[in-house]
Amino acid sequence: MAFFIMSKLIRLKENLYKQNTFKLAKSLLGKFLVRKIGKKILIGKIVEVEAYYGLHDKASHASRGKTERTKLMFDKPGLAYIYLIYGMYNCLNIVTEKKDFPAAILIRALEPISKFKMKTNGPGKLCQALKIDRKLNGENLITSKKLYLAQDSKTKIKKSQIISAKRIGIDYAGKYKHKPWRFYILSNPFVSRGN
DNA sequence: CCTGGGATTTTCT
DNA sequence: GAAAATCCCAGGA
Repeated sequence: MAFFIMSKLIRLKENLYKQNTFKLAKSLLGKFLVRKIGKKILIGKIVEVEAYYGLHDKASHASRGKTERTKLMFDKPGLAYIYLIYGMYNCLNIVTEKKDFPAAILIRALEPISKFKMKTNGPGKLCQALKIDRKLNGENLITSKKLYLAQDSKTKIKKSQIISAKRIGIDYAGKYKHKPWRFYILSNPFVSRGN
Protein backbone atom coordinates (compact mmCIF):
# COMPACT_ATOMS: atom_id res chain seq x y z
CA MET A 1 0.00 0.00 0.00
CA ALA A 2 1.37 3.37 -0.99
CA PHE A 3 1.82 5.68 1.93
CA PHE A 4 1.88 9.42 1.63
CA ILE A 5 5.03 11.34 1.06
CA MET A 6 6.28 11.68 4.56
CA SER A 7 9.60 11.49 6.26
CA LYS A 8 10.22 8.69 8.68
CA LEU A 9 8.04 8.39 11.74
CA ILE A 10 9.85 8.22 15.05
CA ARG A 11 8.14 7.02 18.19
CA LEU A 12 7.79 9.55 21.00
CA LYS A 13 10.15 8.82 23.88
CA GLU A 14 9.42 8.48 27.55
CA ASN A 15 10.80 11.91 28.47
CA LEU A 16 8.27 13.72 26.33
CA TYR A 17 5.39 12.38 28.35
CA LYS A 18 6.83 13.84 31.52
CA GLN A 19 6.13 17.45 30.59
CA ASN A 20 3.20 19.40 31.99
CA THR A 21 -0.17 18.16 30.74
CA PHE A 22 -1.12 21.39 28.96
CA LYS A 23 2.21 21.77 27.19
CA LEU A 24 2.07 18.14 26.18
CA ALA A 25 -1.51 18.49 24.97
CA LYS A 26 -0.50 21.32 22.64
CA SER A 27 2.62 19.54 21.49
CA LEU A 28 0.60 16.45 20.56
CA LEU A 29 -1.08 18.45 17.80
CA GLY A 30 0.63 17.45 14.57
CA LYS A 31 1.98 14.21 16.06
CA PHE A 32 0.85 10.84 14.71
CA LEU A 33 -1.19 8.07 16.27
CA VAL A 34 -0.03 4.69 15.00
CA ARG A 35 -2.10 1.51 15.30
CA LYS A 36 -0.70 -1.84 14.20
CA ILE A 37 -2.99 -4.80 13.68
CA GLY A 38 -0.99 -7.77 12.44
CA LYS A 39 0.69 -6.53 9.26
CA LYS A 40 -1.68 -3.63 8.82
CA ILE A 41 -0.72 -0.14 9.95
CA LEU A 42 -3.22 2.64 10.48
CA ILE A 43 -1.95 6.20 10.94
CA GLY A 44 -3.66 9.48 11.75
CA LYS A 45 -2.36 12.95 12.55
CA ILE A 46 -3.64 14.38 15.83
CA VAL A 47 -5.55 17.61 15.19
CA GLU A 48 -7.68 18.01 18.36
CA VAL A 49 -7.20 17.12 22.04
CA GLU A 50 -8.58 17.96 25.50
CA ALA A 51 -6.78 18.06 28.86
CA TYR A 52 -8.25 16.66 32.08
CA TYR A 53 -6.22 17.78 35.03
CA GLY A 54 -6.20 16.92 38.72
CA LEU A 55 -8.71 15.90 41.37
CA HIS A 56 -10.49 19.26 41.37
CA ASP A 57 -11.39 19.22 37.69
CA LYS A 58 -15.05 18.25 37.89
CA ALA A 59 -15.07 17.30 34.22
CA SER A 60 -12.46 14.63 34.90
CA HIS A 61 -13.33 11.07 35.81
CA ALA A 62 -10.70 11.38 38.54
CA SER A 63 -12.70 14.06 40.38
CA ARG A 64 -14.70 11.33 42.10
CA GLY A 65 -11.60 9.57 43.29
CA LYS A 66 -9.60 6.53 42.34
CA THR A 67 -11.77 3.59 41.29
CA GLU A 68 -11.30 0.42 39.31
CA ARG A 69 -12.23 2.33 36.17
CA THR A 70 -10.21 5.50 36.76
CA LYS A 71 -7.09 4.08 38.39
CA LEU A 72 -5.10 4.43 35.17
CA MET A 73 -5.46 8.21 35.34
CA PHE A 74 -3.44 8.01 38.55
CA ASP A 75 -0.76 5.85 36.95
CA LYS A 76 2.47 6.81 35.23
CA PRO A 77 2.64 8.99 32.10
CA GLY A 78 2.66 7.39 28.66
CA LEU A 79 -0.06 4.80 29.27
CA ALA A 80 -3.32 4.57 27.33
CA TYR A 81 -6.52 5.12 29.32
CA ILE A 82 -9.47 3.83 27.29
CA TYR A 83 -13.04 3.82 28.55
CA LEU A 84 -16.52 3.16 27.24
CA ILE A 85 -18.72 6.23 26.96
CA TYR A 86 -22.53 6.29 26.70
CA GLY A 87 -22.52 2.52 26.46
CA MET A 88 -21.44 2.66 22.83
CA TYR A 89 -18.17 4.36 22.09
CA ASN A 90 -14.58 4.06 23.25
CA CYS A 91 -12.42 7.09 23.99
CA LEU A 92 -8.62 7.12 23.92
CA ASN A 93 -6.60 9.15 26.41
CA ILE A 94 -2.91 9.55 27.10
CA VAL A 95 -2.09 9.41 30.81
CA THR A 96 0.10 12.33 31.96
CA GLU A 97 1.83 13.67 35.08
CA LYS A 98 3.59 11.80 37.85
CA LYS A 99 2.18 8.66 39.35
CA ASP A 100 -0.66 9.47 41.80
CA PHE A 101 -1.46 12.80 40.13
CA PRO A 102 -4.55 12.12 37.99
CA ALA A 103 -4.44 13.70 34.53
CA ALA A 104 -4.87 12.67 30.92
CA ILE A 105 -5.24 13.96 27.39
CA LEU A 106 -8.26 12.91 25.35
CA ILE A 107 -7.53 12.41 21.65
CA ARG A 108 -10.56 14.00 19.96
CA ALA A 109 -9.80 14.01 16.24
CA LEU A 110 -7.34 12.75 13.64
CA GLU A 111 -6.52 13.75 10.10
CA PRO A 112 -6.40 10.46 8.17
CA ILE A 113 -2.98 9.53 6.78
CA SER A 114 -3.71 5.93 5.88
CA LYS A 115 -7.00 4.99 4.29
CA PHE A 116 -9.82 4.50 6.78
CA LYS A 117 -13.24 2.99 6.32
CA MET A 118 -14.71 5.33 8.90
CA LYS A 119 -14.35 8.96 9.83
CA THR A 120 -11.86 10.11 12.46
CA ASN A 121 -13.30 13.54 13.34
CA GLY A 122 -14.47 12.70 16.86
CA PRO A 123 -13.22 10.74 19.89
CA GLY A 124 -15.68 7.85 19.51
CA LYS A 125 -15.34 7.70 15.76
CA LEU A 126 -11.56 7.61 15.67
CA CYS A 127 -11.53 4.65 18.05
CA GLN A 128 -13.87 2.78 15.69
CA ALA A 129 -11.72 3.65 12.69
CA LEU A 130 -8.50 2.48 14.35
CA LYS A 131 -10.11 -0.48 16.13
CA ILE A 132 -9.21 0.83 19.54
CA ASP A 133 -11.23 -0.56 22.43
CA ARG A 134 -10.86 -1.41 26.09
CA LYS A 135 -8.71 -4.43 25.32
CA LEU A 136 -5.94 -1.85 24.84
CA ASN A 137 -6.63 -0.11 28.15
CA GLY A 138 -3.34 0.31 30.00
CA GLU A 139 -1.18 -0.21 26.90
CA ASN A 140 2.23 1.41 27.32
CA LEU A 141 2.70 3.75 24.36
CA ILE A 142 6.44 3.88 24.92
CA THR A 143 6.88 0.15 24.32
CA SER A 144 3.67 -1.17 22.74
CA LYS A 145 3.72 -2.85 19.36
CA LYS A 146 0.02 -2.21 18.79
CA LEU A 147 -0.46 1.43 19.69
CA TYR A 148 1.91 4.37 19.97
CA LEU A 149 2.57 8.00 19.14
CA ALA A 150 5.18 9.21 16.69
CA GLN A 151 6.54 12.33 15.07
CA ASP A 152 7.96 13.21 11.73
CA SER A 153 10.72 15.80 11.38
CA LYS A 154 8.82 17.86 8.83
CA THR A 155 5.50 18.41 10.56
CA LYS A 156 5.59 21.41 12.87
CA ILE A 157 2.54 23.23 14.18
CA LYS A 158 3.11 26.92 14.89
CA LYS A 159 1.82 28.44 18.09
CA SER A 160 -0.36 30.79 16.07
CA GLN A 161 -2.11 27.75 14.55
CA ILE A 162 -3.20 26.38 17.93
CA ILE A 163 -6.68 27.35 19.15
CA SER A 164 -7.79 26.98 22.80
CA ALA A 165 -11.49 26.48 23.52
CA LYS A 166 -13.94 25.11 26.06
CA ARG A 167 -14.15 21.37 26.34
CA ILE A 168 -17.10 19.50 24.84
CA GLY A 169 -19.79 17.46 26.57
CA ILE A 170 -19.03 18.48 30.16
CA ASP A 171 -21.78 20.98 31.02
CA TYR A 172 -22.14 19.37 34.45
CA ALA A 173 -18.62 20.42 35.49
CA GLY A 174 -19.46 23.69 37.30
CA LYS A 175 -16.83 26.37 36.83
CA TYR A 176 -14.55 23.85 35.18
CA LYS A 177 -16.79 23.77 32.15
CA HIS A 178 -15.40 27.17 31.17
CA LYS A 179 -11.75 26.16 31.24
CA PRO A 180 -10.16 26.51 27.79
CA TRP A 181 -8.56 23.09 27.90
CA ARG A 182 -9.47 21.94 24.42
CA PHE A 183 -6.79 22.51 21.79
CA TYR A 184 -7.05 22.14 18.04
CA ILE A 185 -5.33 23.09 14.81
CA LEU A 186 -6.74 26.23 13.18
CA SER A 187 -8.76 25.58 10.01
CA ASN A 188 -8.10 21.87 9.99
CA PRO A 189 -11.15 20.24 8.37
CA PHE A 190 -10.98 17.15 10.59
CA VAL A 191 -11.52 18.95 13.90
CA SER A 192 -14.76 17.64 15.44
CA ARG A 193 -16.48 21.03 15.61
CA GLY A 194 -16.07 24.78 15.92
CA ASN A 195 -13.47 25.20 13.21
C1' DC B 1 -27.65 28.22 12.61
C1' DC B 2 -29.61 25.85 16.85
C1' DT B 3 -32.03 22.35 20.22
C1' DG B 4 -33.57 17.81 21.73
C1' DG B 5 -34.07 12.82 21.92
C1' DG B 6 -32.67 7.98 21.33
C1' DA B 7 -29.28 4.24 21.11
C1' DT B 8 -26.72 1.31 24.55
C1' DT B 9 -24.14 -0.53 28.77
C1' DT B 10 -20.78 0.21 32.36
C1' DT B 11 -19.96 2.43 36.62
C1' DC B 12 -21.03 4.34 40.81
C1' DT B 13 -24.61 5.75 44.31
C1' DG C 1 -31.56 3.82 39.28
C1' DA C 2 -29.08 7.76 37.24
C1' DA C 3 -25.37 9.50 34.76
C1' DA C 4 -22.17 9.38 31.25
C1' DA C 5 -15.24 13.18 28.21
C1' DT C 6 -20.67 10.54 21.90
C1' DC C 7 -22.98 10.39 17.63
C1' DC C 8 -26.70 10.80 14.45
C1' DC C 9 -30.95 12.32 13.03
C1' DA C 10 -35.10 15.16 13.05
C1' DG C 11 -37.32 19.53 13.45
C1' DG C 12 -37.52 24.66 14.10
C1' DA C 13 -35.89 29.47 13.37
